[in-house]
Amino acid sequence: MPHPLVPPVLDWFGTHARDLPWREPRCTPWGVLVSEVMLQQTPVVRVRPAWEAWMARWPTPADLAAAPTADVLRAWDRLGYPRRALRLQQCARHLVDHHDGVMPTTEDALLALPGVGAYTAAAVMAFAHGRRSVVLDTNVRRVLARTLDGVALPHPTLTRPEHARAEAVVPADDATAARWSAAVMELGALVCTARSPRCDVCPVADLCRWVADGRPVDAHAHRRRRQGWAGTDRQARGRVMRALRTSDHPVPRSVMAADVTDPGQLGRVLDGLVADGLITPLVVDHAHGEDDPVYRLPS
DNA sequence: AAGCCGGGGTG
DNA sequence: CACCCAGGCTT
Repeated sequence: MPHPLVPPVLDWFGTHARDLPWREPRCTPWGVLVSEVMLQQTPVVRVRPAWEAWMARWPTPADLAAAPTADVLRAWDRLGYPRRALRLQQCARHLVDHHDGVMPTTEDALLALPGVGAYTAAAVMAFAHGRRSVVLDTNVRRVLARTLDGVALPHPTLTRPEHARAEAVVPADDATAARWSAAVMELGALVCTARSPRCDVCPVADLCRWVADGRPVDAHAHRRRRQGWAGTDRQARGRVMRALRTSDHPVPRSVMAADVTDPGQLGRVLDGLVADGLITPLVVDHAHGEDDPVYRLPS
């Protein structure tokens, strides 16, 4: 006996699922992993073209493992959080070194890959291997929070009880469970959206506790505040990475100072990027009093 | 549990 | 301008 939400969401998915390249039967498990890492905090519309180019260039883990890291970071372009690109290449090298270049089929082995957390491991199990798993991303959490709890948005942090409740909704058999995960995620992305949900076309509106309660506003909305953007280290890191991506040659710190004018921030950001392995300082001859260090993307 | 990590599209 | 997006890692 499936959970009441399952049949209508599966039916809706049958007619409203988007045609995404990583959902095509020909897509490899590696292609699914690439898509999931790219989709970590980056919207589908921006990932799609990047994924197409990426998979055409590096179809297998062995291909990506052999690529220069500078090429990988340039191909990542402006998807954001370039550490993900680094980790994806580390994944490729880990697969080549420890799994014969083949994607693992257990959740534990997937969790051992760099950049693969609870969500991504579950997603690969479902979407690449067709296995039952608890795929709990921001979309699924929101759909369940509304339909079952009657609240506008899920709690900021995912709790153990919430995970257990989500697990209880997942159908028992592998194939249906995998399809449910894709379907409920798609519902959250297309209908049960964060901003302006389209309850008028929702297949489970008549089962939804949030709709029944009159769609109350988020109880703890005032506690969600963003860091801001202008002047942050994140913005500065992005500018440094952009300067290095778009240059064919190593870039002196003095040139980056045009993009990051606060010297203290520039120094802090450069040190952080070096520590993260995203940039590499060139060795300079200190005997000549060199005062303008030069950086490049990692080879 | 909280903070950090990009970037762009949207209301 | 604030908010959101198929999260993960560190402290």
